[in-house]
Amino acid sequence: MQTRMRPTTSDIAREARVSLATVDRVINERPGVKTETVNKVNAAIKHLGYVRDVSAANLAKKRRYQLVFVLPDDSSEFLTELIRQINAVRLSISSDRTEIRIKKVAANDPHKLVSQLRKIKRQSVDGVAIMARTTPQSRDAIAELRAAGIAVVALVSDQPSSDVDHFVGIDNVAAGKTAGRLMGRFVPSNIEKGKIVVLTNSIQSYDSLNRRHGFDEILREEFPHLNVLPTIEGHGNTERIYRALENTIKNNQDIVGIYSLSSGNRAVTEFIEEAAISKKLTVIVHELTEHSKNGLRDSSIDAVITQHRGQIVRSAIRVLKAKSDKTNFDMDQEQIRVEIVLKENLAN
Amino acid sequence: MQTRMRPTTSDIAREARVSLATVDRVINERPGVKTETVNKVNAAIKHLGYVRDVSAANLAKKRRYQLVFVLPDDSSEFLTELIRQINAVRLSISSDRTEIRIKKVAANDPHKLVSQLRKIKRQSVDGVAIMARTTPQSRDAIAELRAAGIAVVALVSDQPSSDVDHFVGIDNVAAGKTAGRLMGRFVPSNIEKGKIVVLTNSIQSYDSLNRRHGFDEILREEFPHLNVLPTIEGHGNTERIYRALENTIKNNQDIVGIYSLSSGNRAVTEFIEEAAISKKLTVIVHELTEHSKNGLRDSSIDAVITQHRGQIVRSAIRVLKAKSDKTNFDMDQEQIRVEIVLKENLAN
DNA sequence: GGATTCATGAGGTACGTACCTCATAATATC
DNA sequence: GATATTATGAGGTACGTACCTCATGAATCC
Repeated sequence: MQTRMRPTTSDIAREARVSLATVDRVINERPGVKTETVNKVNAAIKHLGYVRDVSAANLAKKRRYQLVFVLPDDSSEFLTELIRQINAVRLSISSDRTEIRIKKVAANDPHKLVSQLRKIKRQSVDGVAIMARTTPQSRDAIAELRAAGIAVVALVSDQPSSDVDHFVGIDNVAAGKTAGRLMGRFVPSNIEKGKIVVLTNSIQSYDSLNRRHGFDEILREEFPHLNVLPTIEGHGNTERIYRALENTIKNNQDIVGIYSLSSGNRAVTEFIEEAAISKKLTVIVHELTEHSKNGLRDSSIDAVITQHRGQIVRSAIRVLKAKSDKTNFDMDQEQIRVEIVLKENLAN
Repeated sequence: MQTRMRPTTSDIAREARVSLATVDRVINERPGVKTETVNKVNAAIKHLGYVRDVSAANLAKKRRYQLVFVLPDDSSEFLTELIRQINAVRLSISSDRTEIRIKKVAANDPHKLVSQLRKIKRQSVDGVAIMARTTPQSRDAIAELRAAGIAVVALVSDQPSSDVDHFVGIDNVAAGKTAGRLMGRFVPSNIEKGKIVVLTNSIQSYDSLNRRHGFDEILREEFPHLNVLPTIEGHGNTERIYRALENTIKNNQDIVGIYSLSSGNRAVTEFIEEAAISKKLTVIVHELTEHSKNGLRDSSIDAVITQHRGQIVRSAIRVLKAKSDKTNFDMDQEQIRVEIVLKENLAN
């Protein structure tokens, strides 16, 4: 029961009674082959179950995948971790004919983004993963990239899906709904009426909006006794959020929960630990970071909704490669899951 | 800014002022090279950041990874899905010099397992992923495989970790704790005392035991008002479980939750839908299957604790390849997560 | 029916690595 | 100092595929 070798192009040539050159022409869709002959070859390919040896092909082609991650230049915990993951992958697949570069672009300057993307377009890049806010400028620049034959995926932050080849990240409405369900069920059921504080870095972000929509929908439909307050915008300013929280709690007697839509939850955990020890609030935040992990561990946070950064990075790479090769990929595998993390399933 | 090519063995030869043959001898640890020269070459490798092109090397070596999945021959939903995933991967990496076979072995016959493993040992197999109950016989057979230089990982079901190269699956104690936390918080907080029914296919399975331990620990420590009843054993018999549930509910007034430790939850969902509509129970089960998905959708199940089968299969393959090549793998990436699925984050 | 276009074959080189043989230089042995 | 031993170099072939050139036979055109 010797392992049957995989058929090679020579086997096909023999089977189809043509020369290697013709097989090559057919496989690589080069012109100058009669339809009849093409069919003969394809039949042989099918019959023998031939699958092109991609690594040999890439070797022959000197194929190297040039991928670029375009990221905002802030230094949030989320981003730091994302970059850590990119670098981890970079090392582990350096032997995989894949080169990954990271370009940081000023987060709130659409023009910088555009010029960076233009620059990328002029280089021999195969794929770009972009994490950036959607602006008219970014949409145009992305369209240019794609027109130049460069694969583009949106990372985490949702560009309109029609603009990119693929979106790598979670369904934020579903994430919000998940948070809503947890909030509704975690808040003690003996209370008759309660208010939920919602925080975010930027109200403008689509991600935050979608999460909020999902959250509101579930609470409205299934937990109508809980009243969701207007979103407080923090702009990444810890102290500001802290004071806003303080104010809100002071002005509202019946706050029972806090929902933080974006990462950067330092203010929340600090507040919980210092100010609100008297009343037990249910706290749900987004994105697993060192801070939110600690929050889970010391029970100041009840649940974290997150997306696995390693999975995101690897998925983006797989998709970019596939798009660049014009091969299919397994949608199922590339589905980024909305993950729920409690103290108990916090790995490590 | 032309992309710098990756250095090849020739570059190293030049850098180290030795011949290609010597570089080759050093890289492949062939004898007949002075220590001094070895050091020179290694210095050059380090200096140029050379990484062996694995695909070219595999091509030259005609390397093919022969992997075997040894699975129980029952036809549970869990197993069906696992096999589906294996086949999916098999297709997608058929071009990846990797061949995967599946061997089904009678679930409760250690001798059949042993003879199957012995058979595998005699073939040119590089790695084996085993999902089977631990028995003295299986431990010996696994040891034989490993002694023969074959990599072995345990799949889902935990062989003693010292016996295998790696365990691919979730931490079942953590999974049980997670279920416990959810149960504790999902059960309405206005009840003063309640009982939890626990079900499993087989009490003997380590997985079930560990989950139960984790579950009990959390409930004891954090939700002492909830009383966990002795585990009911179903042996995969739907009707039996159904009747056991019926009986238990009849004999206990204050049942507030059901926790099912193993997959195969048909009886549970049927029971919930038919019999227990009057009282609202909190239901938490393991393993995402078509049944449990439907349970989530129609709210007969509140939460599913699961491990992603696709992730498990792919992780097992990566680890087996790495072990077989004696290269390292990223533990972080191979960590299988305890996932919580609610209606809202149920993808699709 | 000679010129032109098209279809195919034959054969080569290259990619980066593995592995082989044979020659020769450097060193150790007695 | 001749001989045995060890270390290294030079050069080749192979893996499966891509891509190139040139030759030649077949079909088409006017």
